[in-house]
Formats: sequence, structure tokens, C-alpha cells
Amino acid sequence: RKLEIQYAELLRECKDLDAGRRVHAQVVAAGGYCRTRFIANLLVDMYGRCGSLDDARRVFDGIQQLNVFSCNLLLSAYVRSRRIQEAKRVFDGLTHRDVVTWTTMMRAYAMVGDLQQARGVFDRMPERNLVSWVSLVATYAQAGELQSAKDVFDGMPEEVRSTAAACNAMMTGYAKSGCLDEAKLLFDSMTDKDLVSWNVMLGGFVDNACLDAAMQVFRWMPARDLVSWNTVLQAYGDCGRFQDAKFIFSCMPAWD
RNA sequence: CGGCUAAUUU
Repeated sequence: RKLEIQYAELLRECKDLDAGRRVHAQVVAAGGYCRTRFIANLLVDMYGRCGSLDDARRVFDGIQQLNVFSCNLLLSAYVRSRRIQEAKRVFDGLTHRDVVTWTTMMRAYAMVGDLQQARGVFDRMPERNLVSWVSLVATYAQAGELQSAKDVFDGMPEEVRSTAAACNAMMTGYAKSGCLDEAKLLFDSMTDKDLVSWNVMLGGFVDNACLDAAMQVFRWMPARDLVSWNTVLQAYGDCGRFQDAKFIFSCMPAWD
């Protein structure tokens, strides 16, 4: 039991196929853990993240009692590798689809820029939650389809629209379309700003060549993570200010 | 029983 959780952590740490296979072998050598669905699901996930879809499929096919996690993990594996046709085949073959299944399929089409199909999946979803709504706004926002993003945002249930995640996605849409005033207005109206909200404003100013405003945000933000630092580092590098970039780099804390 | 899957920012 406790051992299972330790193997789970090991499997999540695998970042390449070699490491993944080693841990897989270790799990096999340790006993019958591969036969527990929990570990098998994590193996599907691990192989999917490492891009070995054949291995993911092989483990999946060996699972005795598939559950919704198993199926969603396999679907995610194909989507992550942009194997949309195969993902669709998996999706169509599933008998139990939950909101995660549907949202994953929607993201698959969004990933390859097929906004019509993504929207079609969203419209057919039997149930929606925060993640599915935010995904759709983000899809339009990233594509620069500001009006569609706004329409979806405005059509959200109030309890969804008032979340930081929804506002962050909408702010990204404004910023990507050059509407920094609108982004700032929404930002200022938020009562539950999180670090992502600050990063969106930071990146919005950078994208629109307002480096001074970006640096003001950077100084004012209550916390900075790797994304915040990388955004500033990249911004300085992109405009040739290598001394500033070097200085920022030297100020960066170490993570892990 | 829970623990494993989808989202918003670089």
C-alpha cells in the first residue's frame, strides 16, 4: 500500500522513456504491482507523457477492470502526442465519458487549431465544469478570436465567470488582441487575483511592447514564480537588452 | 475510503 504510493511518485518523476522503463521494470520486479489498476493507470500516464503510445496502449490493454481514469489517461496520451485521429477513435469507443473525457477531446481539436471541431465538442458536452468553460475561452483567446472569447465568457454561469481562472483566460484574450485597457479593467475588478493573474498582466505588457509597464507589474506583484521570471528574462533578451537579462538571471532563485 | 486523468499565465 505505502509501497504503491512510492512507486506512484517514482512513475510521476520519469521524464524520459529510459527512466520510465527502468521504473516499470523495478515495479515488475517488486511483485504484482503492475496488476493493480492504480499502478497500471500510472504506467499508462507515464508512457503517454514519454511519448511511447505503443507502450501506453499495451499497458492499457492489459488492465482487467478499466475505469474512467484508465480511459482518460489513454485518451490524454494520444492527445498530448497530437494523434487526433487515434484520440477520436478512443473517444468514440468509450462507453463511459465524463466531463474530463469531453474536455480532453475538446482540447485535442484546439491544439491543432480546429476551433470549429473544438466548439462542436463543447456544444455536445452533456455537462460542463469550470475547466471546460475556461478551456474554451482560452482556446479563443489564444487564437486571437476576441469576440468569441467574450461571448463565451459572458455566457458563463456566474459562479464560473467570477473565478480567477475564467478572468485570467479572458484577460489573456484581451491582451493578445492588444486591448490592454480592457485587460487591466478586468484585472482591477478581480477580488481573488492569483499569481497567474499577475503573470497574465506581465505577459500582456511584454507582448504589447510595454516593457516599462511590465517591469512595474513585476516589481509590484506579491509573488513571482518561474513563469514570471522567464517572462521578464525573455522580454529583455528579445529586445537585445542582454545586460538587463543577465542581471535578472542573476537575481533568479533556484527551484527544486 | 481515499490516492492516479482534462483547464487559465512563460
